[in-house]
Amino acid sequence: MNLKQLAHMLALSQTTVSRALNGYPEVNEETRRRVMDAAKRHGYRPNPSARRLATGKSGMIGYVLPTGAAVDIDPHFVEFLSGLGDYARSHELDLVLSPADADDQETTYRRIVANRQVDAVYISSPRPQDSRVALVSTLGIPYLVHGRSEGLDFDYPYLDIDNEGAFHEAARLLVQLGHRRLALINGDDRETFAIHRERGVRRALAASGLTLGERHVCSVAMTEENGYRATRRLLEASDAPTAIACSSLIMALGVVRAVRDLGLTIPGDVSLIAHDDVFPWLKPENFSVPLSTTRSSIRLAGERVAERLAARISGLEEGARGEVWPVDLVVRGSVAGAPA
Amino acid sequence: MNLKQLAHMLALSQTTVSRALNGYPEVNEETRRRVMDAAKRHGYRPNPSARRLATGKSGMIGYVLPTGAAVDIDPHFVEFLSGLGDYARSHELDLVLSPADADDQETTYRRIVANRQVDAVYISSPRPQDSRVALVSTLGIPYLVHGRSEGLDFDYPYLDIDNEGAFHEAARLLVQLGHRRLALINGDDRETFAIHRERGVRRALAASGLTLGERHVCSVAMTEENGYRATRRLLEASDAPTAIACSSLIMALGVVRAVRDLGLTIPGDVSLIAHDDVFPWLKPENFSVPLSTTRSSIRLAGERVAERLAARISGLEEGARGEVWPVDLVVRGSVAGAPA
DNA sequence: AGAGTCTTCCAAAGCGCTTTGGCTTTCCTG
DNA sequence: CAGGAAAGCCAAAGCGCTTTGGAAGACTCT
Repeated sequence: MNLKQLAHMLALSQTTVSRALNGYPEVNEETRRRVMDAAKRHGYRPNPSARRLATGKSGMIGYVLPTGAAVDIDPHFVEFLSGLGDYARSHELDLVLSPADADDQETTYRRIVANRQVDAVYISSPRPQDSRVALVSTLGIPYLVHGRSEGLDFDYPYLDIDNEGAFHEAARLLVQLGHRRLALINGDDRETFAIHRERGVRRALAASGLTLGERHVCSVAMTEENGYRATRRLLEASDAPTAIACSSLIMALGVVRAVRDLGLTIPGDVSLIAHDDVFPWLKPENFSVPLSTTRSSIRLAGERVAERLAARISGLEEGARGEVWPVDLVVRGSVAGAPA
Repeated sequence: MNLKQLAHMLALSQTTVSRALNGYPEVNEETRRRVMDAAKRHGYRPNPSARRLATGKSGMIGYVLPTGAAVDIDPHFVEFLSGLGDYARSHELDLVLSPADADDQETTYRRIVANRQVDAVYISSPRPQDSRVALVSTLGIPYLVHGRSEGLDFDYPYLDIDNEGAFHEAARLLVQLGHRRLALINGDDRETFAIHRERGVRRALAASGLTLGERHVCSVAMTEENGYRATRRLLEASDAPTAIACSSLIMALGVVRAVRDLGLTIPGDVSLIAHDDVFPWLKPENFSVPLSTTRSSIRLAGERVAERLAARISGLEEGARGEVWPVDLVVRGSVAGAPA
């Protein structure tokens, strides 16, 4: 059932039917009702390919997925996706993932916008002076950055959490508990979130005249194994920290294992706070010692990103609005006063 | 730069240019070279919307993503996606995720094939008599099932791992080590993979005249917390098992924690084998006691699914070919002889 | 009553590609 | 050299929608 047939059976022109369906004003309300009705009754659905060719709108939002044998997709992605999908579903939006060589995403971005394959894109895991956001902004397609870049000479729309504030609060608490030597087990420090977190820790320490030792901050891919290794290295050194801030729950698993392997305890010998993106399958309160966390639901972020993208597509949102969500500091058993 | 312009500047018809580009035979090789050359030089890329409208082919593969506030996307998905994306990239395929109400995916399937939005779809986490595979097969779009259904009155193409064999081997090993009371901590037993695994365990036990006690098999969402709870329940009972087979590494985390909480040890008091889908961020060899696993890379499966879908799209693969991958049993420190 | 203004609808021109059907031209074959 | 086949190219008709530029009729106003 296509427009032509529908129009014919209503004894109307395609023009009128199309306009009736798309809510244009120049059609009699009575006629519109008739059209709407017939459309519903016959299950008419405009062919998206045709509509896209005519309008250039696709009803999809795009994401360039960095791939490659050596590239691991962040497990957080799936939670983010849950939220995004949840919103997208209720608005009949689809998400298209365009796999790209991790080292050459530009080609893919150019392709998907040149081809008008998607109405909007979002960018995740941005870095300072991220070339993708510069690119996309010149390409002139609605977009949203999940996270923040830095050092760009223009403003851009984003949704981020207050990573600096979160880790500032975490570190401040640890300092107040008497800790003098903190360590930070961070994610890839080429990404802005990691930079912000480190900044937060440093600021908190500085406020008490402390510093984050060169060897007390490490930046690694967020795996259990790396959490373990980093912790071993930290705790086996002569100036071992008495408290650790950690950028992910998965790494925290490794931290806990390392601490145990060394015959130490949490929080007796070392306090631990980790960032929790809120996974359904791994909860900080269920760690052997309930884990203190900085908590922010990445799933909700996904929903919000979808919502704002939809708003931008329909022109309801414009300009370079930045949105920063506060992060909860949830204190559980894994922190205590510094050991004597 | 569109076809018309290109044709005009080559002083050829659109027909010929189109044919030259798409490798049709009825065009002079010399002409084809000229066309190809000009196309490359001017960076001509056919507009996919137009092509799609004309051919009905979209160059995308689809996946219906069950969503909802209560629905959690499986974290395995992201690894599968890595593989799929890796292959898709090298073949210029995009992946479109169509979010759907988890309880009504049919509508969405119908929509994406009626709209010709995708050239093929894959179905994951199939259940016995899965209505989705019946639906998709009648809809007449190329598809592939990742996993297997059961009790369908027709054949279908799939890629699965030998879940039954894997858990059969795992259980057989445990039995050989003297264990008489095994337990299985399984995933959702409405899904075929879980059924197969249970079947494998039962078959191994039966071969030695043993059975899997009613209370020794549990079927839960695969979270750390559920692994923990199940293990506590199992081990605190009077007929506590001396060996546990577990359907996921994430649940195994909970198993390990529960065992430890109870003051027991692995493998002294209880042996443990878990299934490992191979995550980059959580490795069985790094468990406090290195974990024995049945191992199969879900990432490779993703690649293969993409490969076969591409083959089916281009007509290179046909019919209901099933493909079952063997699963490695990797023995590490978490298994030992049954306690006296 | 005539001019101007809405209102409501329509025919037809795209959007950029593929593909059908046909038209020349060249090349054999007997 | 006539007749037929094959090669190489083209014009034009879709694919199914949106949108432009009217046009016809109804209504208001002077």
